[in-house]
Amino acid sequence: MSDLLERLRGRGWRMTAQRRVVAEVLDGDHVHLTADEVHARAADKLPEISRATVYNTLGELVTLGEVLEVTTDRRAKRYDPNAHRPHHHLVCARCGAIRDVHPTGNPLTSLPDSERFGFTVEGVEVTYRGVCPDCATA
Amino acid sequence: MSDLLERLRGRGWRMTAQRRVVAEVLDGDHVHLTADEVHARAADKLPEISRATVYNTLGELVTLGEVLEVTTDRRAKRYDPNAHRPHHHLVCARCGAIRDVHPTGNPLTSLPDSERFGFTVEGVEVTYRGVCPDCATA
DNA sequence: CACTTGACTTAGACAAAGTCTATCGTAGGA
DNA sequence: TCCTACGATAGACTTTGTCTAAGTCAAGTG
Repeated sequence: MSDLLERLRGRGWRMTAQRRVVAEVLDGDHVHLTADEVHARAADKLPEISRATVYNTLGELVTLGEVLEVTTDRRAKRYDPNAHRPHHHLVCARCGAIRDVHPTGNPLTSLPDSERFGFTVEGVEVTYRGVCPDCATA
Repeated sequence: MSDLLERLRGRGWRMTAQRRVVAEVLDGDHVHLTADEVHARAADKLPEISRATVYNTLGELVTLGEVLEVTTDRRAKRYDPNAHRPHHHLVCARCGAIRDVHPTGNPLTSLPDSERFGFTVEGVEVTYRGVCPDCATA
């Protein structure tokens, strides 16, 4: 993750304790935290950090393409640091757990021109829904 | 849409003016209204209708499988009456316009067992993102 | 057709998630 | 070391949706 901090510095980011902490929280695979969860974890390390700063920093990371926003329901958006490896999501309908998955094929090619209605199609999100093993046995 | 009203009556729905109006508003292809838009249009025909009733009725229609919820961002959920014809969505990143689309192939079969992590996969949503013709020229 | 009853509706309070604003603080260059 | 513009802060505000208590009415019953 320190390479993330390096990249950000290279892009002219002013490095602050708050931004460093937010970036550290968003480290690892299969991380899909809400803004509030990011705030809570960041506050463990830096108690004075404000919600607005967390929202601002997450927004900047998304704009820079370092983090993806994931919206699986009308609850809070989640933030996925795994932005440089294309992937989709598998969501548990009961507990909301999220896994990164890598389907075969490219869904972009399965949308024929006749179904594009003149849109310039730039991306695609695929969300598989199901029940996770924990919820299935419970 | 009157067949929808018939189906609902057949399922034991008590028929009220409010429910009829909500069902009428959700008629047609490429209809993707937010709850507030449904409420506004319903209120044109029935001014006293309350927001809670619109939310309740939409929730019931979703539970009955007559209408789909579509979540494309952290803004309001949208309601899609085209529930009986499987389809996916093409969303304009600028203005938020939504079109129903029908890609080729079945994305469910492109998720190998090794990528299912023990989940029972029940469904899949595909959201294509791009820029619509109107926004491209503007 | 009038009565009854529980399902339905209502207004408005409440809650969750996110945005905005005015002010204060500080990273990093001179 | 000092300055200053960029960043952080608290908290008010907005949007979207849920809940509750009380009133209303659709439709079955006699």
